[in-house]
Amino acid sequence: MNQRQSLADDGDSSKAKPRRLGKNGDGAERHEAIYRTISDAIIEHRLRPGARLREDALAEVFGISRTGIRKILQRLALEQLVTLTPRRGASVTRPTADEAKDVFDARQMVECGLMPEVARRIKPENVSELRDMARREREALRSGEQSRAIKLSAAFHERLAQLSGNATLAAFVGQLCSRSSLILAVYGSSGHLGCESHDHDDLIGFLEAKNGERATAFMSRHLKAIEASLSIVEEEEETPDLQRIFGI
Amino acid sequence: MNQRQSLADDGDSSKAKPRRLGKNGDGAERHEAIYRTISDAIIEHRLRPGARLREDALAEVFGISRTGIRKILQRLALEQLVTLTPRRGASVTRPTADEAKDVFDARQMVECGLMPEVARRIKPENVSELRDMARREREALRSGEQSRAIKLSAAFHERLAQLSGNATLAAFVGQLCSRSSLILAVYGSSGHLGCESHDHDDLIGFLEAKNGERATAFMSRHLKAIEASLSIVEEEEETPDLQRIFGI
DNA sequence: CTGCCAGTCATTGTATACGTTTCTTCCGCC
DNA sequence: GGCGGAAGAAACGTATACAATGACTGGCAG
Repeated sequence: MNQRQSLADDGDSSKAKPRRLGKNGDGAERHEAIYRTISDAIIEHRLRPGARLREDALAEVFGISRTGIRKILQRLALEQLVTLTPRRGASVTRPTADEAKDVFDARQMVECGLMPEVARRIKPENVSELRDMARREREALRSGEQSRAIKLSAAFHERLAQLSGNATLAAFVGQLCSRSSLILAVYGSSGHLGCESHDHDDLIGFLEAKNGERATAFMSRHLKAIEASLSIVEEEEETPDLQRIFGI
Repeated sequence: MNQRQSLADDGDSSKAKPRRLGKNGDGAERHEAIYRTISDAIIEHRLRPGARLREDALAEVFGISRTGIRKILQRLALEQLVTLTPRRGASVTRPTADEAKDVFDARQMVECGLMPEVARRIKPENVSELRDMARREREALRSGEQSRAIKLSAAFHERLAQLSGNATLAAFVGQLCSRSSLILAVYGSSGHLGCESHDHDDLIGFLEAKNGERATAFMSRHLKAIEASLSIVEEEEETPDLQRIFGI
């Protein structure tokens, strides 16, 4: 029923030889790379919400032992990208409708609140960097690489938050964007991606003009548009179905 | 080597039932309790910033193996309460001045932004609960229990955020409050605690009156007052000292 | 006497083994 | 024929053993 073999098919990709370097030096770097690989796979919807992440399978795929995998899984769980149920293992988080609302409300508050400061601090090189990111996102969209586009969109929003200079809030926005990607995977209509392709460019224009007020308003509309495009229907999956129907 | 249980069964406290679970039972609950114990010790300044947290020592004190301790330490590291340096182990985080500014800016944005919603949703039982928390905090302050007062103050702010109904933002505020406690430990003047004793009561009054606007303004002043009471002097400790002086 | 180098120690990082729990499947019974 | 229970298997949780790396101390040379 559930595609738990989605991880086991090692033939899928570029990680052909994680075999040998178990011994040598930089383990931390390797862990970071594995973390990023899994995280990207989730954000790009290569791992759909609900997919099981068995420790053994991951350990084998990446050529490290379960100990390291568990560490990475815990980190992902703290960021709410995977859900760790006590004796059942890990699976990609399936956000509830309430969580989706919370995440977008939080983004509304934080990202909009950051815009004035970003407009104040933005520099020409940041503008060109952002334009480059927006361009790559547009290209990915046009060429049908939805996965890439989603990741680039999240990266754009996170980079924007970083430009505020507040590392704490930027990290928080980064988490919110990751979770938003998960929400899009569950509630997003397939044909319609989160961010309109031209939106980000417009926003950059306001920021370049140091117009914090308009940037804030535009970001607010932008996020509202994304949220409105979701079809939050609260599809019941398993047991809560019966409880809610007959329970009362 | 195996007499580690000599510490485990010292009958330390209220954990009456874990007698049996030498093997297992509810390990997750136990982990949670240990996490909370360490977290509280940090927040209450019983463990000062910079204090080293050796895995062996913690494992022996709590009667579990290093595996479990590492899990807890990683969680604390993700919440920025402890710093995990690659081959040097864990220590209580010593926030920098920049981090302190970021944290208080973030609190300013999020906690103030939450006040209108809190004022809208607050119920009489919440009001009495908050009043009770504020009273206990005042009592702790009066009786000189600074540690308790700090923890209660953080709990108050976190509970306030929870009343907004947004669990994501509430959890974020909880983290910010924990980090604020650390900041107070480093930069706070000893005689002057973070929150004035009457401030919280005043705030409750505004919320009870459903006056979100005044509550927001008051929270802003409240946080500004805490931040202003800090003596951020950027005391150099170890190596960065020389780098900053001779580095350029 | 001071500074450097080497050896030892202490502490963390990783892996593996074992115990426990849960899910699955099969068999028997209703 | 369907349902329930039991046994086996698979996967997670924990502990322990081993390896590697950084810190400290003692000795030697300049």
